[in-house]
Amino acid sequence: MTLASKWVTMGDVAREAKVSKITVSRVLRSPEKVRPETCERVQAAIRALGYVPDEAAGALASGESRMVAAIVPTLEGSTFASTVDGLGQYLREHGHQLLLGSAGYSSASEAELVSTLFGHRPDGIVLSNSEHSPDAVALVKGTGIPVVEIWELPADPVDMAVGFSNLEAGQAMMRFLFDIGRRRIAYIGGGPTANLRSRLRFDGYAKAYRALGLGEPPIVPYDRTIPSASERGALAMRWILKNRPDTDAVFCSSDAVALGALEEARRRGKCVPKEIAITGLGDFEFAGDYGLGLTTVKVPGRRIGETAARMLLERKLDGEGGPKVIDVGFEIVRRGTA
Amino acid sequence: MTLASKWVTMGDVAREAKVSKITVSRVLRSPEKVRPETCERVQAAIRALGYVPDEAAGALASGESRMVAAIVPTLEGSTFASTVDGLGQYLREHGHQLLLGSAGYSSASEAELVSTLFGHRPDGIVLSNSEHSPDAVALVKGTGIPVVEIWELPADPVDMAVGFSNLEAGQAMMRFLFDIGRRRIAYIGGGPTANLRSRLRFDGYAKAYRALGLGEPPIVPYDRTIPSASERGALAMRWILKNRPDTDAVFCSSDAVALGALEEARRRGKCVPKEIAITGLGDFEFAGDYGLGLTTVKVPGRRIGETAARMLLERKLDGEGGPKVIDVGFEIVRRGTA
DNA sequence: TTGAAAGCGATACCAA
DNA sequence: TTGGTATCGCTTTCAA
Repeated sequence: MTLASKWVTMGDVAREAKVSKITVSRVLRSPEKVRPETCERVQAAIRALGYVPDEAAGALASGESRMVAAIVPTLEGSTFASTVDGLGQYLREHGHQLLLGSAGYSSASEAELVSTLFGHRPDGIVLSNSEHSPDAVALVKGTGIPVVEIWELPADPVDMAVGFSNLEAGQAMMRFLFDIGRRRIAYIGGGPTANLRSRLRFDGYAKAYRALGLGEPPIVPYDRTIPSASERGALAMRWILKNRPDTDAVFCSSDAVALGALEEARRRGKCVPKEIAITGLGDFEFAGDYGLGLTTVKVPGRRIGETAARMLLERKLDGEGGPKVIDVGFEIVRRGTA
Repeated sequence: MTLASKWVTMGDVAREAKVSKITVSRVLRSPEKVRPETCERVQAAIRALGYVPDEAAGALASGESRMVAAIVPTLEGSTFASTVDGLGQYLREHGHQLLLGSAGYSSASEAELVSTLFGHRPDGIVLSNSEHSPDAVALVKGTGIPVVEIWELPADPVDMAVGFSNLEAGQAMMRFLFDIGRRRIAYIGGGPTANLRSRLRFDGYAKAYRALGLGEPPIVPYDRTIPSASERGALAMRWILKNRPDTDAVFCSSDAVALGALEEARRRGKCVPKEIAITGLGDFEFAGDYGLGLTTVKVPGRRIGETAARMLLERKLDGEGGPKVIDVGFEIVRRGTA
């Protein structure tokens, strides 16, 4: 109450413009229903008073919060940064706001976050983790809020999804390395305990590995408790150089991991790609020709965010419109490291 | 209204627990005022019904939105990612949510964003740009919402601030390069047209350059319209190698820029740091010993976010408590590139 | 310790 | 084209 007095309300604007509150509301939401002159008078009053509508009140009355909630594991490591940027920008351009929660990689705290965010009755929710606790799924389904899962195409989506097949991406990169003549190919990036996306990439790699008649893929120790991705990559590369010195290619689960692996290989005097090829996934900003020149799986991160936002808002309008699952695909970009 | 029916309300819980709405409210906000048995009965009802309080209604009634709005230029490029992560985490742990807006580097759209965000009546606002349009400042001051400016210590803060002196950081790195024996030192990273932080780093560099009796610092062309920081760094390095071949050290405005410069130097056969030293700013994840091994100005990005959140929430409680400006400092970390 | 009633600031519905 | 009134779900204030 103490603060409220500082804010101009719709009633103040109405008085100033000598109309009723509802007319002010119409000027804001459906100006075509108001006579132009009235409209202008109201707008003048709005400007004069510096009126900013109270979204909470609007949400309560209309049942629409004009907010979309997004849950990402973390913003660090640049995997989701561009996706969140794209998401936020699209939403804003379409009159919505982004409520952001970072969850860490545990699905327990995702459930908690979902519940907290639901307090704001978002018009949609974006989930970056494809594994959800039963609680979270039940909660989401019970409310009927549109959901988009991103960065993977779940076999059994909660609702909608936009992303690509991490499994196929893993396979594709494995085949690429095979096709350029590599045979002793290792994968760096979290084994069975990693997050689903990373696991799927490994599964794809392993599947192709076997399909190509190379036998069983090697398992490279990978310490997920180390916070820095590049450090994890470097340590894994060190292990490879020591224990599998004849390895001629390394596929890393992300460009950040690949950076660490690449630098470690260089420090150890290895010639990349001649002696050992190194590839990543993501096509982060630093991977380009002017940066690392990294051969990688390019993923349209920003587009995933924009598309997720669009799907949510379209669903809100159309009711059920739009395809449920959108595959944005991926592309192997060959640069200097493989 | 259509959606509303799907949600359990406080009234539903009250009926289930055979108490009044207000008692349910008290169980949620001040349980100590409710008899333990009643409390448990209500909590059981809450669980049974899966009740999630409507924040919009609460905000409307109490005047507190329990949201903090943050405006950052962009999440890409890893400069602000850890700050936003820290901000969001701290807020969530203290019962608040993060409303995120990315603004791009123009201050016109910052004003617009501020106004939109204000619709949600945030309990606090975090501004990452230290230059604001008069409109934005007036709006912010008029509402009395606590503000924290981050990543720089403004001479004339709007309200509170947490960051470090970009000018001193620039000076410190220039002196460091001088102290290790370099004399032909260039700066890469946006001239007078860049954002304030970047400009201040340059100013610090230039100031120290002159103070050390080196004359006028060279101006390296830098194309800010190129979206990729590492590409900008690489192109600037290329220019230096061609036009100022005797340069023996380069200070880059961020680690992302430094990465591009470093890779370009390597591609051109330069030995780093023997022939040319390269340094950055930020101490991004990939800059560490297991990554680039970059000598850089380490800045506590995550801590800036956490501190900003803390200042805002403390102000909310204490009224005016806490210092207005917090200098988190910086530190030059010497690694392999200088 | 608990409850009844009165808002908070907007929108929806129905009239004029 | 415009306005009155009820209402959204919660908290505040005041009583019991």
